[in-house]
Amino acid sequence: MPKYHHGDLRNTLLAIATELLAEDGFHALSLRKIAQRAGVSHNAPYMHFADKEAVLAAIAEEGFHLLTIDVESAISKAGIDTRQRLIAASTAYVHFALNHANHVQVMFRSYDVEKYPSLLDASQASLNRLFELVKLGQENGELSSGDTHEITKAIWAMVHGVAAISIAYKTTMLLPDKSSIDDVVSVFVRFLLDGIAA
Amino acid sequence: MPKYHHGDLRNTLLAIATELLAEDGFHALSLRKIAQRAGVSHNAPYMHFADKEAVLAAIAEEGFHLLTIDVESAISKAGIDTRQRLIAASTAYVHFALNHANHVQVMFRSYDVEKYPSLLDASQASLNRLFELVKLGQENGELSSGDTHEITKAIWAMVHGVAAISIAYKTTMLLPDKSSIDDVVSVFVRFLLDGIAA
DNA sequence: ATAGAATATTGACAGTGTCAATTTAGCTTG
DNA sequence: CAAGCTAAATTGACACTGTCAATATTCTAT
Repeated sequence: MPKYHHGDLRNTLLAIATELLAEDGFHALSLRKIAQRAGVSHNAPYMHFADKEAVLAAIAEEGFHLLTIDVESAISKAGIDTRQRLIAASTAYVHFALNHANHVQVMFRSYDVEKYPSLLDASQASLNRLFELVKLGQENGELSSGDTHEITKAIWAMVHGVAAISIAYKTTMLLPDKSSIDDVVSVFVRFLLDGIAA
Repeated sequence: MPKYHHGDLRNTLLAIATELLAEDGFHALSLRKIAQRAGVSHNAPYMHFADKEAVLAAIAEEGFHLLTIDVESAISKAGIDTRQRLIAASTAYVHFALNHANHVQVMFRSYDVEKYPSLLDASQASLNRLFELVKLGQENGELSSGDTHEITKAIWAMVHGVAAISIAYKTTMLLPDKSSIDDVVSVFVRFLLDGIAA
């Protein structure tokens, strides 16, 4: 007696997909395996997602929400100093990337932006938290004035670069010596903030 | 009458793979299509590559060589000023990424470094060109002294971040206004260099 | 209660990566 | 120059994949 109308199949599929992604990597992620583990037929996912790409986009969106939470948490645990907060946020970003490398790989695929507007929203929400931090720092006089968007994006690019390279080379490229990735992030972001101040 | 012993099948396959990658994207790249276009059986590639991953690694390696050439060319066309050269190199890096987005996607997959040592060599060669530039700038007094490797990697991370984000969001994320990507790279790298000087 | 929509199922198809067994071509050695 | 060995390429098969079409089931509203 097959069970029809699972109830919340969409979210179940997403949760399982995220599981499989973390377990076996992007390469091994298949719709049929997801469906199987959910106990539904291999075509059930097509009721909730147009195609595999749509599943990936949903996974990506969820990833940005998780990232935003991690970054937010790191900021709140840091001191009041804006520079320290920015470094804490940056470190959290890189940690997230290293701890969820497969997820990040899915998050930064090249999606059709028109097709998944909520994905764009989620990624911009992540960035927004950084933007607010920079803006506040400028208002407090802790950071020098200047194009807030520009400064935010520069930090983002820097941090994302560190994350991407660390994932690709499993930290062997940026860490030949025994220094920690936290130190690297800290130094690099400080470079940037000092440069913006100049 | 089938032709045996193609002569240079390995390189032919790689060239075709690069073609298909640029034409139809990573998603559509398959060993069988490559073999078919080469006019060879679907299993012929296995004489020259252990598996699909090995083909990708070879494509990636070739990509780093092309990147190195582009960067080198941009440097030589720039003035003598080290900062300008660094900006020229950075701009070339981002241009390469935007013009060969699919190729870069393959270049920055997470490979088993132990398995493809020549790939690591090729990527480090790309980075080396930047390193030499920084070192020369320091010796000339154009750049402030400091850990040369650290400075090089900071620039690399920054530039790669811009490239990765630009690819993922097709420049809509970093360029909401009408400014060019060259300006963005230029400003960001300058931030960094100023920060290092401070 | 019943029609219609939403949800899920089964079945099929072309493609894919990869393994095994076989055939062919080219080189070496007697 | 013939025989044989090795490398190169072939055919055939297998399990697995994404996706389409047709069908069956359940839910919901009238």
